[in-house]
Order: sequence, then structure tokens, then C-alpha cells
Amino acid sequence: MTMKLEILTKNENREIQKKIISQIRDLINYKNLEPGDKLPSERTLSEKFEVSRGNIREAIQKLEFYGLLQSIPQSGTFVANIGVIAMNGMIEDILRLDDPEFKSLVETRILLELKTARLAALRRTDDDLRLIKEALDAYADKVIKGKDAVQEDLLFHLAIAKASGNSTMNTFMLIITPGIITNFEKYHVCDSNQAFLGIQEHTDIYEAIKTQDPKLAKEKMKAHFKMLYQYCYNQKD
Amino acid sequence: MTMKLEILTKNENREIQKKIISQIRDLINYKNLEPGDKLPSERTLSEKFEVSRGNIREAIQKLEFYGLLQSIPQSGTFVANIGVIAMNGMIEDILRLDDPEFKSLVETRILLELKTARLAALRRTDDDLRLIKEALDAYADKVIKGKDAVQEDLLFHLAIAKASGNSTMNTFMLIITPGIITNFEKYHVCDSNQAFLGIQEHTDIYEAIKTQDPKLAKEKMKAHFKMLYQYCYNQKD
DNA sequence: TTAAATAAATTGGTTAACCAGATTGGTTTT
DNA sequence: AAAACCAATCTGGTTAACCAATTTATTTAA
Repeated sequence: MTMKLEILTKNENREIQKKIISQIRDLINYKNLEPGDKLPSERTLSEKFEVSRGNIREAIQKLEFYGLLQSIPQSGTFVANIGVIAMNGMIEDILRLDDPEFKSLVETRILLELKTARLAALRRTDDDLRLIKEALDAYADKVIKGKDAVQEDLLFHLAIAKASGNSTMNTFMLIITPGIITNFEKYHVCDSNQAFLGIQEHTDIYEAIKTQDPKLAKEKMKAHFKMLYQYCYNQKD
Repeated sequence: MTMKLEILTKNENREIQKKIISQIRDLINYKNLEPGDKLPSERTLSEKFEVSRGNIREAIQKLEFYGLLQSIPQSGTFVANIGVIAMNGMIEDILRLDDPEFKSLVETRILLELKTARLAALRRTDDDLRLIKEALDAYADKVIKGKDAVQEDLLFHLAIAKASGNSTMNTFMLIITPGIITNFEKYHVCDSNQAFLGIQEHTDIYEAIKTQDPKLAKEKMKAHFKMLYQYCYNQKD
């Protein structure tokens, strides 16, 4: 019951922020603000929109994250070097995107991991390989002992992402990881006997990366995601 | 006592946050905190780490974003359902990842866009197609008039991402967009006469999505990224 | 009249005070 | 002895006050 209250308030907060962002967009349009123009002050906006200054600051920081605004201390908040057209398009997207569908998470994870496996095979250093091996051994050890190995499984994949040498993909892997984990537990996609099978699959991937065979690495990773792949694409809903 | 107040730069602030996150990690390890255990209060942490409570809150919110902590109002901040091993691995990654390399952004964009083009061809609705067409026309119009069409180019690609029906990839496209734009202007990757060529390439992509030919859509998108692709992979640095 | 100087107002950033709900420890009641 | 109760304390969340740099308005000097 306390959780429900918490979730509700967070949803409410998110709704408030979405409303503020759309109001900022409307204001930019109505006032024909161009790149470099200054927005009204945070205090002014909080009065005009009848919300707290903190809410305004959060909304501005979010738009700043997407490169649409820029705040300069003791000066003001300015429209970034992005025209009104792109501004409207991006804000529309930002407002629409909230909680991603689980399938979209899985689909994106598969896409990323097929690529990181391939890149890891191409670029991995000896140090990367050692870290992957350690993660593999830790995973196998837990599985053989009949223990839960979700963490070790996760770290094996993250070690590959790191070895890919692509920091953006590495970041994206980190971003989708929590959603994947929580939803996995919720939907029980994974089978319990999957773990034993996983050892061989992980080893195959490791060997391909070790021998620097990108095609094989991608192939073995694809085999590893076979169950997930089927869940993602061969289900009607 | 009177402490001198100074505005911290973004970099300084980020360094402080990284230090706090690593200190939280050390504390979790030292105290052997397990999933569900409560962290010391924000006030306690701010005293122990000798930083403001606001800094503590920001660090906690970041770890909450990655699913490692969970704050419950009027109760406390708790270690998420992730063991100490994965916790350490993920925090290490989070600390390492800061500003992504430009090439990793480009590489990731290409990966995402080849996929979204393919998925858009498979899943696009008539409404999606109409929006893509509008973005295409707006782009062509600007280019023919000799005007700058960076925004319209961007919106065309975002329209495809939307049509892919994958909200996660759509989000990721939004995340990398600002970095791509600013770095493009900095490095001058794009050629000025690229724009005219772009009209035909965009049209090819649109037609492939219209006729729902995923393979062709991916192919045409790849052709569109030919220059970028070469920059990304055929350059020594 | 113009330009330099200066004072007042405005800005985003930061901190300390406050809030309501949750927790805790001790006391009372059954 | 155990359960119920209650007040003091602690919690994350929120708000209002404050800060110094900046911008604008006003005054002064040339």
C-alpha cells in the first residue's frame, strides 16, 4: 500500500514535468524564440505555469540533457542551436516516450549484443579477454554449484560490452539492464535449466572473441539469444 | 563559520558525483550491505563524505536510474535486488563512462538506424508513412532553396525511428542526437554538397519503407551512411 | 550629448529550514 | 508475556531564503 502511494506520486510528478515541457514548447512557439534567445526566468515560469521552481528546473535540466536548452549561471536559460522545427519534433518525441515496452528492451538488447560481440572479437585487448574469462569462470562456478547466477551472467555480457571499445553501446547496455532484469523476474522468460546450457553458450562466445573471429562471435551470441529471440518475434499479442 | 561559496563548473560537479558514487560503493562493500539493506541517511552520508546533501541526492538518483538503489520516502534508501558482485561491476562501468567518443556515437547511430529502417519497413503504419513523407518533403524543399536543412534531415531520421515501433531505440536515437549534431559542426564531417545527394538517398529510403521492403530499406540507409561509415572505420587515429 | 561609473534588480545555483509520513523505543494495557 | 499504544525521532521530499555573478537602470563626469 505504501508502494502504491509512492508509485502514484512519481507518476504524478512525471505528468507535471511532461506538462511543463509541453508548456515550454508552446511558449517557444508562441514567442517565436530562435536559437540563442533567452527563456523567461525560472521564477517567472514557475509563476506562469503555477508549479514550483524545482519542477521548472527539472524540466529544464531534462531538455538540457537532450541538447535543446542551455542554462548559464547568473544569466539565463537559452534556446540551443536547434531551430523551431527540430525543437518541436524532438519535444514531441520526448513527451511520447515514457516507459519502454519490455519487447523493445529485448529487441534492442539483442541488436546491441550481436554488435558488441562482433566488435569485441575485433578489438578486444588481452586485458579485456582476461576480464571476460573471469566473468565466465565465476558464472560457471555458480551454475555448477546450483546457485543463482543472474549477476554473473550479467557481468559476462557487460564485460563483452566493455571489450567492444564502444562507450555509447556500453552505456546503453547499462541503461537497459535494470529493465531487463526486473521484467525477466516478472515475466519468467528464462527457464531454470537454461543456466547449464548457458555455460556452453558463454564458453562458445568467449572462444570466438579469444580467437578474434567476429562472425563466429556474433553467431554464437545469436544462438545464446535464441530463446529470447523467439519470445521477441514469434509471439502474437 | 563562513564558507566561501563558489559556483562549480559542470566538470567539477561531475567529479564530485563520481567520487560520491565510488564512496557509496566502498561503503556497501565495507558494510557488506546486501539487497534490501538500508543505506545510511542522506544527512549522515553528507556529513561522512563532507559534501552537501544535494550532491548526495544527485548521486543516489543516478544510481537509482541504473536500478542499483531505491529511495522510499520517509523511510530510506535501499540496495536494489542486485548482489554485491553485479553492483561493483555496474558501478565500475558507470564511473568509467563519461563523455562518449564521437566515433562511438557515430558507430552506434549507424547500428541503430540500419535497424530502425528495417523495422520501419516491417511495421510502419500509414500514419507513420505520412509523417516520414512530410519530413522528406520539408527536407527536399529546404535543400532545393539552398537553405540549411540539418533540422529537417534530423526529423526525417527521427520519423523513421518512431515508425520502427521500438521505443527504446527511439529513445537512444534522441540521446545520441545532440552529441552527433554538435560534433558534426565541430569536425565538419558533412560536405556541403552532400545535401543534394541526400534528397535522392532519403527518397530511396522512404520508397523502401513505403513498399515495406525491409532489406532494401536497410540497404538504402547503409548507402546513405556511406560517408559516415568510411569516416568511422577507414580512418587511422 | 555621450560615455563612464555606479547602484539596483535579475539570474541560475546552492543551502538551510520545514513537512508529513515512517520508524523506533519505551510504556501501558490486556 | 505479549500485544497495543504513544510520543520522540528519523526519513526522503519539498519549499523558501540566500549567494554571487550578471544584466539593466540610473547617475555622474567629461
